[in-house]
Amino acid sequence: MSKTAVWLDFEKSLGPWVGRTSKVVDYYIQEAIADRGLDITKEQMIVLKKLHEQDGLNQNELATLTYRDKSSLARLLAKMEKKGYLKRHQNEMDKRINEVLLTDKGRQIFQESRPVIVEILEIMERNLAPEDIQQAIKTLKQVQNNFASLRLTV
Amino acid sequence: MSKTAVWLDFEKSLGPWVGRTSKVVDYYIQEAIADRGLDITKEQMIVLKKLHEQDGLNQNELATLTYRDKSSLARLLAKMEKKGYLKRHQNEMDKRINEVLLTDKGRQIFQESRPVIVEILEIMERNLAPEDIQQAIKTLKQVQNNFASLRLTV
DNA sequence: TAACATTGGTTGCATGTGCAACTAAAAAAA
DNA sequence: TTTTTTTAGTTGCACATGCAACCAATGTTA
Repeated sequence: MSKTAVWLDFEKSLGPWVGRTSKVVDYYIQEAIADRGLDITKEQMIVLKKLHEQDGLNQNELATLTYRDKSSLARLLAKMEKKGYLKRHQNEMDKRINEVLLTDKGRQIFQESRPVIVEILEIMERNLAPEDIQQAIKTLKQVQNNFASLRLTV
Repeated sequence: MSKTAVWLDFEKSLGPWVGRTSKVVDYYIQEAIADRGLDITKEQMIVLKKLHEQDGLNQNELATLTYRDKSSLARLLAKMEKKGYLKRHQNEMDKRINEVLLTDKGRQIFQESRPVIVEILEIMERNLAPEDIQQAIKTLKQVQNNFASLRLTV
């Protein structure tokens, strides 16, 4: 019963572990991308993934789906458009809206980078039982729900 | 047995959940800091925490302890020094080294911001059994080890 | 229809991040 | 002791992020 651990044992809390693990994973994704000489980032991949699921989403929808601020997303799109991975097309009916459309080049880079994600996910789950993985996911979901509930009650 | 899930069910992988949870937590930390009008960031808090554990660490040591690139850490310190939270003092014996020292103001802001961390950690662990938390930490540690092992074997 | 409010997107500003190239100083080798 | 290598820290460059203010277009209300 150490005196210092009375009020809070930081390292036995979930907080620091989630953040660090996320950082480690990000680091290896970045490294794997660099190794293959792909001109893309993790964030851009996420956008491409959403567009593959549903092409023509507008910027607000994409921002929501990727959990990003709309300004952040806008800048991400600007870079991706510059590289020719997508096009922004103003909607005729509502001129405020930009429909975001994949290009062939965008589809191609996505196919090329998908193996990186598969590889990273595989490495993450090495030496872990499927039950442990599902259990951890369940716990992480609960953490997210805890914060979401705050929003509702306050 | 859906055809699309044959090769990989993304949402049942640990990857996306770790990243999202980390993001949600970061968001609420930032919000709690803003609510209290504290002039600090999560990253700066981490540095202050390490200095409280051991004052006078040099920049390389701090970078390692906080899992940051030395350039990133240097810039973090520059901002913190500007705000008067710490001082960088060149070592007399080895003039390459900067010892980083807490100031009174640094100690004070740390005391003021500590409740934020405690609060966030508490919210995270709501509705979760202690065993689930420890189990999740164990799983996250294993994930980190998986990547660390890569380093050694390659 | 005019006035006001909402919505989609952009921009300025500040934060944080890693890599690579570089400087200064110390350590090791020749 | 000179030369070479290593080490601590800084700087340029590019990326990503959120907030707040702002613009333009659309909707709503008076």
